[in-house]
Amino acid sequence: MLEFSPPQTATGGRLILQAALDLFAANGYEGVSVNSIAERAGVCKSNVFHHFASKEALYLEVLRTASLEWGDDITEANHVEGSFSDRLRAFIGGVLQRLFQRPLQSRLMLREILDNGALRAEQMSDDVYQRNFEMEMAIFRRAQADGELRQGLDPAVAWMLTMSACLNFFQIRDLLRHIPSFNHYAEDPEIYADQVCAGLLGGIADSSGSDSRDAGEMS
Amino acid sequence: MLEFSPPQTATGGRLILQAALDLFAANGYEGVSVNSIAERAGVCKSNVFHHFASKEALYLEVLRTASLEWGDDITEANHVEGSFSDRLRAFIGGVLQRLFQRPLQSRLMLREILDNGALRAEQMSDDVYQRNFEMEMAIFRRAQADGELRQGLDPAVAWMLTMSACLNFFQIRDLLRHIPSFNHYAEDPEIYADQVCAGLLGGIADSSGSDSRDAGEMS
DNA sequence: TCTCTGACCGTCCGATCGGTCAGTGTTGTT
DNA sequence: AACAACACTGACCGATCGGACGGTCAGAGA
Repeated sequence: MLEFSPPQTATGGRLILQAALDLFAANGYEGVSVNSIAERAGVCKSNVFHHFASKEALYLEVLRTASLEWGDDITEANHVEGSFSDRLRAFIGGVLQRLFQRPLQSRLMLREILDNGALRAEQMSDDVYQRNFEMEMAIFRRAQADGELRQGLDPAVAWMLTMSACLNFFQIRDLLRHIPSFNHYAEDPEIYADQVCAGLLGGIADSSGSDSRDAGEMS
Repeated sequence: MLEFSPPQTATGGRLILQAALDLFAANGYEGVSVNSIAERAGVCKSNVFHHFASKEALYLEVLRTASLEWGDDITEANHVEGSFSDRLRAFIGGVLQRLFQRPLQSRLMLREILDNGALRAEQMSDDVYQRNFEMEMAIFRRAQADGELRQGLDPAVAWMLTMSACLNFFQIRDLLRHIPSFNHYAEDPEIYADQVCAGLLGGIADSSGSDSRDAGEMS
């Protein structure tokens, strides 16, 4: 149930940190009261302020931890060798696996990035975001250097296409269950990863060249 | 500045509805007080409760309106004729244009979909979501029927790839400005649309077949 | 003219918000 | 045993929350 990996002090403020993660991830910053965090952690409300200067400081600490661990996990997902298609498949699988393994951290991070944009990002160290971005870009930069990425295609766009497909899937998974065309993907992310990987690598347009040739005008 | 198109009654509750859209889109449900809505609308707080049963009822009304207008706009973006690549490019451009033309409505809708997932979706009529989904899928279904979609590729995945790229771009646009590789996209969504369309249609893998053939194993 | 309706406002309520503060254990060091 | 350092608590603060309530006022129908 605990989603923070390092034991830190194994007591005290860690319970608060975990409780805060649970609640912030589920309800957002404004939707969570310090009291509810204290209750879930089994401590007094004033104790929360003993360990953290303010509600916002607590939130930022949770966010920082989550972002750092995200970067570590992504780095690990990039340690696979093989062809570009193998590495891309492993990357997509790794990202999805990480998302579903630490849903709370992921939700919190995504909510922050998507909601506040550059607002709170300035308060937190930009370094963390920048570092994570470079981790995620590594696979595409290497593919471009090796000539495995389509010529004329910006690796940043490849990053965007890939990450978007993963993140959005994670975010709307519950909603996809209600849609017949999607519920088998919602049940098994691996199937989704296969399809996305194939679609990304080869494109979505038919390239058999029967009646219309619409895949060759982009160079 | 007004983002609701139909004049409805041209007075009274419409000001409240618009104020609520502004604030809910910017700060989320919990981050907005009824008082702040009333102030922005230039009316008394009790007047808000005169027009709407509760804060949540007001929120749902705003959300419903936004979702319906989204569906209408997407339908319009699908009225373009031409090859699949032309239609896809128009679709992507239309979605992006709609997102940036009505940023508040879009933000509100996305926040709701991505955050609550199936939670509040049950309170609101599922029909609206279902209808919007079908609108967005139309272009891919037709492409598959015409054989313009790559064989073996689920049109639902094509929808996912396309929509994800658009929605995520809209969401993290402010953040992308801070990233050198991205700020020219952030400045001009049309350039981004071009690249995304090309990447989606032809795939991101190099298909010149020089050293490694990794784009052909997906059928 | 009388009445009824609906838009609108000012005031008040109990609950809860984030945060402070004085004080009580508990623990380890000398 | 004395002490300091630290974890932790309960009582409390001013502000604000969503919402209720009684009342004013303009216009429509009789």
